[in-house]
Amino acid sequence: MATKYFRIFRVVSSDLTDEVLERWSAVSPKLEEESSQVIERIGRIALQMSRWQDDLFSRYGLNRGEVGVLYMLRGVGPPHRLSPTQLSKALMLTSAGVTNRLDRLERRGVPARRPDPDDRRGVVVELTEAGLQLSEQAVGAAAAAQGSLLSGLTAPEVTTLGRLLRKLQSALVAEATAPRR
Amino acid sequence: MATKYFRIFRVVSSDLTDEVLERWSAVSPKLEEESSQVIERIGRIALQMSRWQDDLFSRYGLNRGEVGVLYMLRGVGPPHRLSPTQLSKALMLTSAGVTNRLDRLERRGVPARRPDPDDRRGVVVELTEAGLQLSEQAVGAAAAAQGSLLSGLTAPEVTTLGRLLRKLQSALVAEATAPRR
DNA sequence: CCACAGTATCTCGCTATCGAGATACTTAGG
DNA sequence: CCTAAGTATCTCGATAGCGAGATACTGTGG
Repeated sequence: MATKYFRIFRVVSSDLTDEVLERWSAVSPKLEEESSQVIERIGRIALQMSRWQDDLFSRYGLNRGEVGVLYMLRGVGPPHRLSPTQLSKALMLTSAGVTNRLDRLERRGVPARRPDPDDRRGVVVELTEAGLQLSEQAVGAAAAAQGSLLSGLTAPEVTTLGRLLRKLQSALVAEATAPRR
Repeated sequence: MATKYFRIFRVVSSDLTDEVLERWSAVSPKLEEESSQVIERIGRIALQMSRWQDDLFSRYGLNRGEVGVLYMLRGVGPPHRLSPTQLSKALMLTSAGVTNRLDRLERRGVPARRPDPDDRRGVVVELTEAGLQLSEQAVGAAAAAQGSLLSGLTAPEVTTLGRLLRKLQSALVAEATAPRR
């Protein structure tokens, strides 16, 4: 009960937030303030989306992380094989995280983890037929529902947003990579 | 060593990802595909940004969550007071999360948690003078550095991005709120 | 003025991730 | 071939968040 209260309001727009974000307008240079708002907002939107996704995927007995793995395996096309290292890069996850996700998925019998025939250190994760179907369902449901998530934007706006985000991401990569060792 | 390898590549752009994202182009309707890419990319960008922020804030002995609290307390202006409930709404966090963040901050002696004089169930979180200074430093450093994070975009692009994200967020709120009880 | 629904906060157990390091295998150089 | 550096994966301990529920107080309708 107390929890529901919090959950509801955690999701509902926080006037306070906007108020606080607005407040910087008075004291910061224009561009800097805009940058902060963009960064802050991306974080918030991602948080809401991730919760929305978890809600959606729980119907298939999965969570976002697990679907991420299935998404990649499905995406590379038949025979739907990837190594943990490739997954780690693609999902921006440490090796520990990948191991954990694979353990969870395997417990549900979805992808099979088998020794790599070409490298005895290695492992190959392969989607089974059943796994592929589950993956189709979950990813398909998400794709169908994602449109409505963005329904507040017009089609050209979605296109523009996609273009800007893509540009931002490549810049980010360079930025984030440079200072790292 | 093994870890560093993973860390580096976790951050570096995943060609694989783009490849997988691109691959949907062939099989999905245009708008749906774009929506998926937007959603996927927002998640990735948020992840990279949050790691970048944690790196930055660790210099002040803080993490992103803790700075979030300080940011809000600083933002409301003197006397820098908020209740845990207000923080929970503003930070999109459960009450458990707020309690935890406040515990951590208090261990560093930064904000003071005191009984609310007007409501004996309640608590008032107030930034001390020292806390305010710490907050200025951390938030200031972030603000200064954030500009460079977005330096891949031109000023008008940042403005457009901000506008679209804001619009997206308000739509998202409605979407996420409706199906929730 | 009393019972009871509502609200504010905290506690507890669980989960997903991280960083560090261990283990097993591969490969390049002498 | 042997050795040493490199790489692939897993294990372990720590952490930050969530959901559920406990506790304490408030406010309202009879």
